[in-house]
Amino acid sequence: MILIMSVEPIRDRRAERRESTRAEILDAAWELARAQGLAGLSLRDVARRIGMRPPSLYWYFDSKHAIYDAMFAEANRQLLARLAEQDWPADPRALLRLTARVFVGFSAEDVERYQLLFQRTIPDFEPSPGSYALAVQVFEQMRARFAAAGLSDPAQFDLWTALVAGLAAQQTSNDPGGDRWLRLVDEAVDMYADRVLGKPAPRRTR
Amino acid sequence: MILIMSVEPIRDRRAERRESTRAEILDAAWELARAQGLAGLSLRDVARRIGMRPPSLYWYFDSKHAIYDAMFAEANRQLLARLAEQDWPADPRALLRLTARVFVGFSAEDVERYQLLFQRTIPDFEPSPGSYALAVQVFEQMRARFAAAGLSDPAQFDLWTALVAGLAAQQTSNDPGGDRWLRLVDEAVDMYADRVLGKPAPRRTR
DNA sequence: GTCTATATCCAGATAGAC
DNA sequence: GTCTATCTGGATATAGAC
Repeated sequence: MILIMSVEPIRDRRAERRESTRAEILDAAWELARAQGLAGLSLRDVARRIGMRPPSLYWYFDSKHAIYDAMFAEANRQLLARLAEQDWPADPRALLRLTARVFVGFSAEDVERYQLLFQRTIPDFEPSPGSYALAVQVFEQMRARFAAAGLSDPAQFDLWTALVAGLAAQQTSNDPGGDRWLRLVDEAVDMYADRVLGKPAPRRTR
Repeated sequence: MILIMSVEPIRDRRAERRESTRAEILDAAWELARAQGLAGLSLRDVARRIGMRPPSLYWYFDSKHAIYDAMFAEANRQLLARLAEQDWPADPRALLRLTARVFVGFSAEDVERYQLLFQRTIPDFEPSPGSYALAVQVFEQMRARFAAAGLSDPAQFDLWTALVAGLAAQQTSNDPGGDRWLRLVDEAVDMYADRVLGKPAPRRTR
């Protein structure tokens, strides 16, 4: 006699399919946001792009804001991944340089992602606690790394965020696709490092 | 016999009234933009606030974009006025300090005005040539003053705009109404000045 | 100048059949 | 899961009376 020990399959194919469709919806949303602006996103267009009717989206997301929220979370995860794949140096000045390059580069890569992450441009949208926690994670990670490098003064950190935010903002809004401010990242970092770390001793040739 | 020499009155009362109503509309638009965001502005609400019906606005402005355009022009004129009323010092470092204070202060005063001037947040809105010319005027005025102070390297100027833009952006979006980044303006200026002007000689007591 | 009435279109969201 | 049909409400803009 055969005993049916367990009816539960190992993989939940239904959940997998659902996740994959959710991902498809988000991809379509990103493409449309890039084409017509974040705020110009409409469920009609998202649905059409993936061959669905608008109401069907509601089986995957509770509302339009829920889609924005998922995009916000995704963008933060991408940034966390980008940070994780770096080989972080211990030297403070090198740390600053890499940090600035990563942030400004990440921002310049995708203007809409940058806007969603760092600017408050969508009326009435606020990230859910779960998504916001990811943003906090980015911030805290950076602050911890700074502290480990001896940079723990909050005002110094604020000055740093202003500098990096300014480079990113100018690059994305005044020269999208170009490198007019990207080119200035290293100089900006030196300027900042000279102030908060002190000027480096002139390099000796041995 | 009395000769009627001229029928034209000196003042054009009709045009004056029209101008004053236009100003009333713009004031209402600003108030609403501050209350519900620039992009959330609606003609319904503007009309209601001044006791009109929406279609009546079209006697004063051709379209909603025309209202945004007038707001954009007005904001630029306010900034030009602010710049004009300053007592500009010849000393480069003092010039930088005053410039940064004026720009960051002006931005922090009114977040929506700042967004309209410096960020591209309204879908499909582009200023008319006439309004844009005012923005160019601001930019050129600053550049000329910088050049007069011996700062004419374009890359240096770009670094400057990034620094000021970053302070304004962080202040308006992360601490609206506060002074967390406003407080850092002078230090940021010193940092920049030390780099592009060279460190000042230590002050001697006479 | 300001109104009423209306055109046109779009949005997000829900009910309920299949 | 996806659909059709529909609700509800919003928007900008125009026509034409007064």
